[in-house]
Amino acid sequence: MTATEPRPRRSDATRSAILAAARERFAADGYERATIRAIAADAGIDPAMVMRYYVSKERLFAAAAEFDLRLPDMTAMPRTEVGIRVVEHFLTRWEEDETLMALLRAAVTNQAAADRMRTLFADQVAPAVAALGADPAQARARAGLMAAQLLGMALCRYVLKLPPLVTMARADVVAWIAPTVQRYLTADRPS
Amino acid sequence: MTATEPRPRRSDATRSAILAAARERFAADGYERATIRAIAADAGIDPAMVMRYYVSKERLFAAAAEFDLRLPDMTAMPRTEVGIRVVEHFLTRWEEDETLMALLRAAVTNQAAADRMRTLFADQVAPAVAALGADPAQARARAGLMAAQLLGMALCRYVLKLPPLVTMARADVVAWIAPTVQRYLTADRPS
DNA sequence: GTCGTTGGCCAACACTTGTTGACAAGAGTA
DNA sequence: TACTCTTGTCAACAAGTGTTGGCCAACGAC
Repeated sequence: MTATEPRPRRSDATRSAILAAARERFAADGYERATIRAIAADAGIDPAMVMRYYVSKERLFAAAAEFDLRLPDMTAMPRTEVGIRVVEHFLTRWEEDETLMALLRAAVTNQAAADRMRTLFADQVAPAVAALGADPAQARARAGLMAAQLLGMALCRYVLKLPPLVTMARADVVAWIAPTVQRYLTADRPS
Repeated sequence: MTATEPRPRRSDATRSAILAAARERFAADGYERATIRAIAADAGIDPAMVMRYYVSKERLFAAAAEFDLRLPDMTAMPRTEVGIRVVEHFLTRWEEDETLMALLRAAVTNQAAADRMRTLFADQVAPAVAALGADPAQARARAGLMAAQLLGMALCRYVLKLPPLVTMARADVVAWIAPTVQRYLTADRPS
């Protein structure tokens, strides 16, 4: 039997308008500065509606921060290309979906958001790296190193907007970062 | 003639107690969640004193976020050791002084703090890297790449607390990260 | 039509925020 | 002593926050 699909409600449009506005605000302002009132205004409805549909700001964020990295299967590509492919994918995913930005901006000051980030790492990043077949104990470290490099780039380029990284062409970013990730994921020893 | 030293006031102890408490709170909570009242309570005085001595929350943060990275002279060390030395220095500086944590936590959601971060980069990091003598145009990019890697590590290890990076021994962190920084700073081409 | 259910808005609540002004105690000086 | 500047406290303001409950209109089944 198929899962019980709750039949579409008349308010679905409003619900998703709220969610979209919430993602936008959380991404632009972080958790505390993004107000329910501003989100409601963006969605063109009353603040009370946000509470009715999402109960609390906390749970609204939880709904808005749902995110799937959609990491490609790294075992199904030439082992020497893993670095490039992952960096390309990460940058694309970051730029096409503001959820990651919301998650990062919130995670820096909000416990629940930081938990989300750790969960995302544990559920999506770590397993994908582990599948590459390295010593399991080291695999987690490798995944962490990769996350540090990728999140650091995103932080400096998209959040802090450090001029040299904002200016840099995407191709150059990939050219510089990919070898690092490649090394973190596949090199036998640190150096 | 020497600079006009304002003679010590009786309230200097209070002033620096406020500043210390402010740094602590900004580091732990970020800009918006760190309240004047909490800072004053930590310093054991009345919130009004904070305003008297630092005028506004904005200017209190400006005072608390004053920071000198104290980057070593990279031209005065073996060129092959630049990576290790910079990473070691950065981690030490991060761990011994909570100002950097305050700066990062705040910069993610606060414009003025982000400006501070960019200024710190432009005034302290970029020149130090430029002194290494690479093509000036590329030097800025190299500095940016280094910042991305170092800040990314700090973000994941100290702010987001990703388990594998929290667990990892400091020596291992250095062993993995240093070659990356070394490459960003001294390699001719990306790979 | 009628009537219950749903979607929506409004006004208000309790609370926290940064910030201000009035005022009391203490030190230092005449 | 009296007088002034400093250091400090207290109470309050005005604005903004998440959140709540009541009320109205429109829809859909009967």
